[in-house]
Amino acid sequence: MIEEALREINRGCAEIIDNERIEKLLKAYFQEGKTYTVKAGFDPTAPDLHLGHTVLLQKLAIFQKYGARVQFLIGSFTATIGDPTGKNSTRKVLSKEDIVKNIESYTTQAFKILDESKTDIVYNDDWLGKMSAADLITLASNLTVARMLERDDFSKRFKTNMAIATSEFMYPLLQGYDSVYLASDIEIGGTDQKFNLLMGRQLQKAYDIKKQQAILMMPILEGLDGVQKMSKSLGNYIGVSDTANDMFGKVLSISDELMWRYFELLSDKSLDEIAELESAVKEAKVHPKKVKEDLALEITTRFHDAKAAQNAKEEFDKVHSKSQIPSDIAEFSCDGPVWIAKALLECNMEPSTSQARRDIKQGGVKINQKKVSDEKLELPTGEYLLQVGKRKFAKLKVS
RNA sequence: GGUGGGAUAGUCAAGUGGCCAACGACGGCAGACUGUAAAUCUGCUCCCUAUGGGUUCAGAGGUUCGACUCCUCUUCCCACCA
Repeated sequence: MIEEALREINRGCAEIIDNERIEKLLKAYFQEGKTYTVKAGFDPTAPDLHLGHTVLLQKLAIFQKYGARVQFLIGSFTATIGDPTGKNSTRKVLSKEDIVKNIESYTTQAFKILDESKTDIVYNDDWLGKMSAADLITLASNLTVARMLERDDFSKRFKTNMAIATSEFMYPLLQGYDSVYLASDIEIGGTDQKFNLLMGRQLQKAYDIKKQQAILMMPILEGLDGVQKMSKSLGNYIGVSDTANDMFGKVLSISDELMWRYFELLSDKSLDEIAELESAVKEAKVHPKKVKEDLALEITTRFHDAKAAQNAKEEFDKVHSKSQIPSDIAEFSCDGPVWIAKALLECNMEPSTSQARRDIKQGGVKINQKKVSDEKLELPTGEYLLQVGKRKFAKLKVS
């Protein structure tokens, strides 16, 4: 029983610090029914969660299955500083109103995966906001500048002469202090969080709260490009609130190689099953597209439902395999006659008439399935099906 | 506080008086190809009913027939010294 739990918990992890402690906590749960706490911090800097976040959430859900109470920590205070992690520049500071708005959509999305009854949502504003200057200095005395500069992204920025705000140094300390205040048993985060996570451990010791959190780090999920980490600002993400069609299409667009990574980090399939699939594909017994479709169906079903996922698949086949027209097309109307380039701009299909002309010149624009070659074309009254490239469609009614 | 260096398109980065709407790379878009929105190859990539016109190189002035390029001030960044 414990072994099975441990196996599930270990799955896909990049690194675990103090695995023995996790084992002890599990033993206490199975034998005495004692619960324990698992902390994970989220920055409400954007309103939407993407699949990169759900890697953590799914891991939290597994912990919940095995007796954990999740401390879903909203970095309402730390968001106002801006965590330097990952980005090599100082992050924008958010207003309180933005943060509140983001938190709301954040938690509803999170509970698609987490068990609400086993989750405590906590805001670090509650305790960090009340710290005095003296408290802060006591906290800061736990860390030397040299040690702080060990942190990968700080040292990189320091070496390449990029700005580091002093406030950014406070971020790991404050995150670590969260673990002291919450007396967390385990904290999980991405590998990029290692320094901050370890800080929690160190501070728990310094503040003498009689425990040190175990740390579990998940790999960072690569975005659709397969190179950079999934992030909203890079535009290579699959959002939790994406439509079923988008979600399905985006999963199918990843490379065959990246697909296995997504399987490991996102699928509910067992590792053995995945390994089997992988060898079947290698031996050309199964078509990689089929496998990828199954993954896309699984993920789409998780955030929508089986029916929506199936529809998305059919829609995808229709548009891409058979290059037919999608069934759901945005409709626009305008007064005619209208110049084709202007019309494309009107329908949000092109950013400028210049771009529209270029695309027409290259044969990328179709009206009612026919290529347009005249960039000066005027559309008289009537209804048209406009298409730019392979995937941008719109219906336009000219009156 | 002092001294010196820097700011160029979505990003990185060339350009040191006219040949500059500005090399190149990445990204993005389109075309071909494909099981795919992957890979590869090709073209495009400031705006404008356009063989032409307009607005750009941190900001404001100035010199000049002409400025991304020279001068002055301002803002921000970096280094060294204190």
